[in-house]
Formats: sequence, C-alpha cells, structure tokens
Amino acid sequence: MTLSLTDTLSGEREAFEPSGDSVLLYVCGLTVSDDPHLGHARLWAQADILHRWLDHEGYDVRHVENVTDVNEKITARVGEREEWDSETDVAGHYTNEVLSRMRDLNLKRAEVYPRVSEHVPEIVDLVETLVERGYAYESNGSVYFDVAEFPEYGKLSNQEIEEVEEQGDPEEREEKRSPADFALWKADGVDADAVEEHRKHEHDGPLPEGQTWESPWGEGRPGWHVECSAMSMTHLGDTLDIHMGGQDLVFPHHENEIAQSEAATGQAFANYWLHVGFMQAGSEKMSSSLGNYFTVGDAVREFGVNVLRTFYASAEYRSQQAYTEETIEEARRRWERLERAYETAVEHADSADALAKAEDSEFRDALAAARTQFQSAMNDDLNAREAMAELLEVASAINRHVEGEAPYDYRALREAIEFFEEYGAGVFGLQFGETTEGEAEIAEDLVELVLDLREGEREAGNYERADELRDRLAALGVEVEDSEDGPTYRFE
RNA sequence: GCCAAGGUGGCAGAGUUCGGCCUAACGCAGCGGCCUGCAGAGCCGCCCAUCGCCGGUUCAAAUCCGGCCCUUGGCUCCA
Repeated sequence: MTLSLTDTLSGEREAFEPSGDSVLLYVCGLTVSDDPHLGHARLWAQADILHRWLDHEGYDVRHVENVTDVNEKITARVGEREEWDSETDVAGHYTNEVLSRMRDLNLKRAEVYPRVSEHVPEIVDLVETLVERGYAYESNGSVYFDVAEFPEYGKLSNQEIEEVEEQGDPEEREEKRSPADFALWKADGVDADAVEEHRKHEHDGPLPEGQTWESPWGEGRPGWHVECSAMSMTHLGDTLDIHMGGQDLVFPHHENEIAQSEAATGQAFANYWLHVGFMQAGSEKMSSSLGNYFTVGDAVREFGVNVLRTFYASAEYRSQQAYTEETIEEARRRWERLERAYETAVEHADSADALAKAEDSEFRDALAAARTQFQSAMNDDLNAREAMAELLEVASAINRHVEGEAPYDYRALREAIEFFEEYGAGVFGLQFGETTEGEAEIAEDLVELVLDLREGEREAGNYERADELRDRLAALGVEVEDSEDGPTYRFE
C-alpha cells in the first residue's frame, strides 16, 4: 500500500515515488505584510499533515518554506507605526508574527525559511542564466521572461498563451514583447501605484522608494515569481519532489516558476504539484483583500490549537472548506470526543480492573480495522477526513468497551492509546493529555476544594446550592460532571 | 470570454482514480431510550439523500459516456 497524490500537472492521482533518499518538499509560503488568517493556516496545516505522514511512512523529509519579504504591500505599510521606518521593520514584524503562529499550531519545523532579501545574488544568477540562454530579455532596466521561447508555457494551468491577459501594470506593456511575458527583474524601486493601492493608513510624506539591489541591469529588485525558483533551487536543488501551495497560485505564479526553472536547468522543476483548496468564508474565498478573514492569532486564542487542527483534518486538502460557526463547533465537538475517549482509555488502562488476560474481541477487531483504514485513507491522496473518521471510530470503540463490565482488556486499551498517539498526535498534530505544571496544579486543587463543598451540599439535599456552585465553576471555565464515583471536571 | 475545481441528507463532508461490499462513512444539529436528584458525558436506537438536470452504456452507476444548468476560484496582489 503506497501513497498516491493528485498532481495538478497531470491532473491525475499518481503513485508517489521520491527521486532520492529524501523527499524534497517546497511549500510556497507567504508575503509578510499582514497577520496570517485561517486560509493561510489551512495550507500550513495541510503541508504539516503531509510532512508528518511522510515521516510516519519512514521518509526523510526536507521541507523548505519561503518568506517573501520584498513586496509593495510591505512598502505600503512603512510609516504606519512609529517604529516602522523601513521595509525591514515591517517585514521583520510580520515574519515574527507568522513564525509564532506556526509554532502555536504545533507545526513541524521546516529545514529552513528562506527570505527573498537574503537570496538576491542567487536570483540575479538565475536571471542572468535565463538571459544567456535566450529565454529572457532586458528592456529599459527590467528583465522579462520571453514566454514565446518556452513552448510548454501553460502546461500546469492549461492556459493558452493567446488567452493570457495583460499581466502587471500598464506601464510594463511598452517594455514587453508579449502580454504574457512576466518580470524577472524590475528596474528601480517600488511601483508607486501599487504601493498607493495597498496603503491602508493616512500619510503625508513621500512614498518610500522601496528596496533595491545592484544588478547587471542597474538598480532594481526581483520579480515575484523568480524568488521561489531561486530559493528552492538554492536549498533543494533543480528538481523538487513535491511543490505545494494554495490553489490561487496555479496561475500565474506556479506556471511562471515552471517556465523559469525548466528553461534555466532543462530539468523538471517539480515531480508532484499539490494545491490546497480555499477556505471559504460564507460563499466567498477568505482573503486579506476581501477583509472577510479571521486571523490565526484570534482563532488560536478563541478555539485552541486542537480544535483548529481537528477542523483542518475534517476536509480533504484539495477541496474548498467552509469556515462558519457551525463547522468550527463541529470540530470542537469532535475534538472533545477524541480527547475524552483518550482520557477514558488512559484511566481505565491504569486501573485495577485492566487485566492482561481480559480480552474483548470486538474491541480488538475494531482497532485492527481502524488501523488498516487509517493507513489506506492517508495513502489515498491524504484523505484526512476519512482518516479522522477512524480516530473517531476508535473513540467509539473505547467508550463501548468501557461501558461494559470489568475487567477491561488492558492490551487493547494500550493499543487504543497508542493509536491516538501515533495517528492523532503524530499525524494530525493533536495534543492529548497535555499537562501543565505550577498554576494549573493550584487551580486543580482549588476546583477539588469547591467540589468537596458541593458534595456536602448534595449529601444534605441542598441541590440548589450545589447547582449554583456548579454554575459558578462553569462560568470560570470549569465543566463539572457527576458520575457514580463522584464528580469529575475538566478545564475548557 | 478562456481555464480549473465542484454540485451527495437540516449543516458539514467522505465515497467517483479501479462500476457491484453505497439499503451512501465519520461528525454536528434534531428525536426516543438506558444511565442520572437534575444536567452533562457515554451507550443503544431513530429521523433526514430518487447522490444538480436530461439522455446513454451495463446484469449492475453517486461512480463510465454525451449534452445542459448552477456554484466557487484563476486569468490583477493573493495560501
């Protein structure tokens, strides 16, 4: 049973075979000009699930994810805050933000997060190679890729060159041989119109001039598409195994990357192209420019990492996913079900009633079936929703087993716990049984104290008083549940 | 206009690659029961789907073929 992935280039599901000892994974990261939102985090989460699954299947993963820190949107925000004197300040702020939020989401670290600003020499080299090989031409201090020289242009997105509308700003039209040609190197600093368009704040000073670097064509800066080619080649070589990104990048970004890279090296740029579908907010795409987004920071604070990760694992990476109160609520309920079942399994496995020779064959069969199906779901183009369903099947199996009479099947409970740890934690990045020290312990002691008092009230038949205590704990975020063995509680 | 991905129950979302295990998964919401002082969690059961429309192939189609309608996205910065 091997992994198959849907490759955008061929449009088909194909058996995955890495080109060498390691899997070379490049994820098209983002421009650090704003707080990341749930749509960006969806790509991160899906890339993380892929990374973790490859790890699980025994591959060595070399994961590189770029940070675009040169862009008009960044320039547009210079001066927005007192401490933002330059693009470097703005980009630095949002780079920190992005990396912090990635950490919040419990993502596997990439091998490197290359910045455009530190790869200008490699970019210039690549552009020079393209000019030398006749695939690019200089015009008025800028350099453009000559699409007519690359007959395969359009193979990723199935675009016909003639159908491609004008790219870039109108002033470029004069400099280009064909409307479909795209900039590899832009003369001078920023495009003033673009900066103006992206400015969100009042300003009276002159527009910043933008960042520029020396090049054989004079002062200038890299075009957008060429960065990814140069950075992926620098860190992972000419041919990637997997190139992953948002669906909106198929054209023109990834199409252009293929053209540049393959024209320069004569090698295939990536063997598998994976595109993650959009996060839908209502009926439209969640996007910074539409303003209909929920930031990752807010979401982590409001729902927590585990709910978010359950949410992302509840839809396939290629399809669109709806973000609504209801879908988040569903994810919250799913996560709680998993977490409770995990705790139930741990508690029962570590009880006097869990015996080595007890055997619940139905429970064991359910576990074996879940394992097989989880594996095949993930191998089948990373079908996370199906795989998640198997995790929930194990939760049901645990609950059913425990619902029955003691003794409990120790070996099966242990197997169930390992299932959660291997697949839930290992593959989906969920965090079961998180324990915190210090203050959390005091909080637990305090809750237990209140519960003792409440038990006294209950024994005395003062249910009104007992319910009031439970409500007040609930208001503090402590959920109390009564059972035969006395009250239990959990922090929300 | 061109290109791409989709249209499955109240919601969400698998299944379409390789037609039969689909009398359509998992879950949320709703209903009933067990448990329970109450509630919650859990368990058991139930409700809701002629799988966008029309036609075709086949012993058999959500799955294959043809046509049509609709939605979202890309073609401008975009994960």
